[in-house]
Amino acid sequence: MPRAETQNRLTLERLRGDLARWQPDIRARLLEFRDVRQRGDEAVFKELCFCILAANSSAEMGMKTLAAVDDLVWDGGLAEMQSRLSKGFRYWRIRPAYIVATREHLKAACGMKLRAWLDSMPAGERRDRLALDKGIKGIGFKEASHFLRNIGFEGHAILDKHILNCLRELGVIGAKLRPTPARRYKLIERRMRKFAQENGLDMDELDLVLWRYKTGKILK
DNA sequence: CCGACAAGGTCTACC
DNA sequence: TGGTAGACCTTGTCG
Repeated sequence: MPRAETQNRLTLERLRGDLARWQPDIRARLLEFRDVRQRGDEAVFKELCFCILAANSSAEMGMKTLAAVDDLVWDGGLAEMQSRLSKGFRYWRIRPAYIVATREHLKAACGMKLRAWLDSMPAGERRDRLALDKGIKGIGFKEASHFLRNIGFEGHAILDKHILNCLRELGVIGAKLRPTPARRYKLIERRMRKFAQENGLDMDELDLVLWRYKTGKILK
């Protein structure tokens, strides 16, 4: 998987080309994300659960794991979730506990009226509030951004390993800069946003292009 | 191919 | 108060 840097190094030029070529797909995907909210609070909560499960795993694993407990996250029991995940799933003990704790916290906080609750927050504070909320377990800055993007709130950077590597290749950040603690996450995010703005790119489209490199074998 | 071990995002505990 | 080590766990990488 280590690629030949000389041939496949990510450049701005290449990025522009790929973004232009894939823009229809990318925009369609972003529109799909917005649809999640129209499906209701339960759909939104499941998206949050997906992010709890995907942290430090992968989107693929997050989906697979959620599928196994999909009928339980909204009002099912912890023991049942753990039991199902105990064979073959990563973090089978702690992540279901996060889901249940978060669910109870959100019941108290907003009666699970998640959409209204999110809508009531100032757009500029929404991500940070979720990330810093101690009652929302398993969700830090990266997954808070991921969650919001997945339900159609745009403009946040989802700084995972792959995106960070792309940003390093592009020279947006140095090789050693890492997104923890929170202040460094926000620093990197500002750099990415600045990079996008200076080059006329949309943050969310940029994120999806970089993501597609990972899954779509363009950089090989 | 195998075994060792690091990676990865977040939490809690502790300095 | 802020920073960091260790835990969570399996997967991916490396020797």
